[in-house]
Amino acid sequence: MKFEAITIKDIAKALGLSTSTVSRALRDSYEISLETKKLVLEYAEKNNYHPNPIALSLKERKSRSIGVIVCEIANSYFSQVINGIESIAYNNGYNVMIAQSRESFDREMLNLQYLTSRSIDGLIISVSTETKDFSYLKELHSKGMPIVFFDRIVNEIDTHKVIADNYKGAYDATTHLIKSGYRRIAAVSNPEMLSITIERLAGYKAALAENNIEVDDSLIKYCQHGGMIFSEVEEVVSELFNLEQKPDAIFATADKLTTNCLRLLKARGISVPADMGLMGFSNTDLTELLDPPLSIIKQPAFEMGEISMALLLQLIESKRPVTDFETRVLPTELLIRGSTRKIKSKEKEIA
Amino acid sequence: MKFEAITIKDIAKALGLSTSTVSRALRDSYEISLETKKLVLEYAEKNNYHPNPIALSLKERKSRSIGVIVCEIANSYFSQVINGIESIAYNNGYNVMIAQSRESFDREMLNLQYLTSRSIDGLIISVSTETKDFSYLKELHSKGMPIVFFDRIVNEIDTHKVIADNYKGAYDATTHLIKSGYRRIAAVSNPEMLSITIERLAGYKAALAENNIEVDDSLIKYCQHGGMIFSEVEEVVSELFNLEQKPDAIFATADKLTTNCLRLLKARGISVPADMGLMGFSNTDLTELLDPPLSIIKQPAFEMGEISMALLLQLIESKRPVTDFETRVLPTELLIRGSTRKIKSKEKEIA
DNA sequence: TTTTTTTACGCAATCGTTCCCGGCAACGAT
DNA sequence: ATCGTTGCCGGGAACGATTGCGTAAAAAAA
Repeated sequence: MKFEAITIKDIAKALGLSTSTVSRALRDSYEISLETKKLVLEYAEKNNYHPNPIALSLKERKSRSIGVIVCEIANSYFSQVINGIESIAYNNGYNVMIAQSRESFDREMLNLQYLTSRSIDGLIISVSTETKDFSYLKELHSKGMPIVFFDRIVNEIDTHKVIADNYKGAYDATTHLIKSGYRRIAAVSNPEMLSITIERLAGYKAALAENNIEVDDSLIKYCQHGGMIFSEVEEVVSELFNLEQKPDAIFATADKLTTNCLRLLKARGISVPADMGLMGFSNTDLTELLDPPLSIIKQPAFEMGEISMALLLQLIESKRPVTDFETRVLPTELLIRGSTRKIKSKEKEIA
Repeated sequence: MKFEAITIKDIAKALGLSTSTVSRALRDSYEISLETKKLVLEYAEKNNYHPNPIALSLKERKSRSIGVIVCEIANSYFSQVINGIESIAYNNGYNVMIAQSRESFDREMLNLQYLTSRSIDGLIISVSTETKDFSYLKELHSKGMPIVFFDRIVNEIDTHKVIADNYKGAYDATTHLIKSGYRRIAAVSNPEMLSITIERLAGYKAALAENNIEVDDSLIKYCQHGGMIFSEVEEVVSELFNLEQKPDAIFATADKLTTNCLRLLKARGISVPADMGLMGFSNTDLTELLDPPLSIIKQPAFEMGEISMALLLQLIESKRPVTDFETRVLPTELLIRGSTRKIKSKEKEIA
C-alpha cells in the first residue's frame, strides 16, 4: 500500500514544460512569463500539488524537524512544555519529534542516536535522572548540532538553557513550611547530581539556614528514578519514618515525588497537614482537588517550552556559529493550599 | 549552523572505491570480496557512518514515520495511548510524529495536511469533538493512506479500528450508581455525534432501562469541547442544578469532564457522594487520591496504542490492498471508590 | 592456448527538487 | 547588417543511497 502524490515532473509532462520551468513558476521566479506561471499555478492548485518535503530535505540538507527528549510525556510538566515547544515550532514550519527516555540513560542514548540519524536540525532535551555521562551530547554539540537544554540542564555544555527559578521556588516552599510551624522538614528529591536537585536543595538549605534550623542530612533523600518507580519513593519514605527523630513535613522536588509521597502518607494513615506537612513541585491541575489540597510550586511550563523552541530556532537559523549563549531563568509560582496548614490544625487541637 | 554527517561518498573517496561498492559492502552483498567488505565496514564503524534516512526515504518512497493525531497529549488517556504506539513503532524502526487538534476541526485539518505533506506512511487518529466532515479523511483513505482509528472512530470509513468497550463501561458504571442507591443519574458527555458518546450513552440508557428508570433527556448534557474548556462544563452543571428535579448523581463520559465535574461540585459546596454521586471515564492515576476518591471506568490505554500501531503496520507493510478490516474492542475496568458510596453516607445519617 | 565462467567491481539511472548555465528568439541600437 | 540586451525557457548536475547492467581480470574448463 502506498500513497502517491503528484510531483513537479507530472506537472511538467502534463503541460509540456521542463521541470525547471515548473519549479521556477511555482516559486514565482522573474524568469517565467505571467502566462506560464498562471498555467502552472492553476494546474498545481487543481491537482493539489505539494512539494515533497523529503526531496527538499535532501537538497537543502535540513529536515525542518527538531527532536525533543524528555523522561516521559505522561507528566503534566513535560506535556505542558511540549505544548509550548510545538506552538512555536508549528508557527515556523518545524515538525517536532518527541522521544521518551523513561529516566533511563540507555534509552536516552538510543533516542538520541535515532533522532540524529533521522537528521534533526536541532535538539531540545531535559536529561534523564540516570545521565551522568555527557560525552555523546558533547560530541553532538561540538559537531555543530544546535541544542537547547531545559529543566535538567548540563552545565558543562555551553549553549542556551531554560530553567525555572528552582532555587527560589524551593526557598519559598521551605520558608512557607517553616512559617507554617514545621521544623523538621525532609526533602524527597531527584538524584543528587541532577541540576534541578542541586538548585532546589540549595534553596531548601538556604531557607533552613535563614531560620536557624540546622540541615540534617538524614532528612534529605534521593530517588534515582525521580519517583517514576513507586517502590523507590516507598523506600525513602519508610526510611524517614524509621528515623529516631521523624520529620514533621516533607518537601518533594518533583511532580511524581510529590503525589507519590501523598499516596504513601495516606496509605500509612498519616494525617496531612496535621501530623505531617507536605508540599512540592507539581504542574498537574488536579492538586487542588486532592485530599488534602496540595500546596505546590508551579513552573511556567508552557512558557519554558516556547522560549526553548525560540532559542533553538535562533541557533538553527543563525548563519554564523553562535558563541553568545544565555540561560533563561523563569519565576515559579507558590500556591498555598491545605496540605501545609499546620497552624489551622493546631487551632483545631486547641478548640 | 549545520550538523554534517559522513556519507557513502566520503567512504568511497577515502577508500578509492565507487559508491556502489561501498553500498554493497555495507549491505553485505555477495558480489563484494571479504577483503573489501572488511575495509569498508571498519572505516564506516570508525567514522560512525549512518545511512541518511532522508535519502533512503526519497529512494524507497516511504518515510518510516507515522502520524498520530489526538486532541491533546496533556491527557493521561492519550499520553498512555501514545506510549503504547511508540513502544511498537520504535521496535519496528518507525518514528512517531505527534500532533494535537485541541478539539478543533481546523487544527485537525491543518495537522492532517501537514503530516501528509510530510510523507507519513500511515496515520493513527482519534478525531476531534468538532469533526463532522470526514471528506478529507475519506479522500486520504481512498488514495491509499493507511489509517487506523482509535477511541473516537469514524464508522463510515472502512479500516482498522481500536476502541474500548464503551457500551459496557458505561453500562457497568451506571449500573453501579443505581446499585449504590442513586436514581436520577445525569450524564455529562462529549458532543452528541461522537462515536464514544453514542456508545457510552447507549450503555448508560441500557442500564437505566434494565432498572426501570426512565431516561430523562434533560439529564443528558453535551460539552462541545469534551471538557477542555472549563466554562462549558460549568454551564452544563449549573443547568443540571437549575432543574426542577435535580440529579442525585453524575456520570461523566471523559477524563476532563469527570475531574471538572468534581471541581465544580466542590466549588458549589456539594458533598460527594452524600449529596451527589460522581463517577466517570478517567485514566489518571491521581483519582484515588482525590477528595473524595473517584470511582472510575478505566480504559486499557497503553494496550490500545500498541494494538493500533500493530494494525497500522499490517496495513503499511501489506503488499496488496487490505480489504478485510477489523474493529478491536477492549474491555474496560471498573474501579469503585469513595465518590459513589451513597450507602455509606446513609449509614452515617442513620448513625 | 583458447574459451568459458566466475569474481569483483564501476557506471549510470532513479527518487523530487533546485539552480547554475547555456541558448534561442525578438528587439532596439549602432 | 550586426551587436548587445532582454525575456523566457530547457538541459543537466546535485543532494545520498540503491540497483540493474556491463565488464575487466582472474580462475576454471575446454
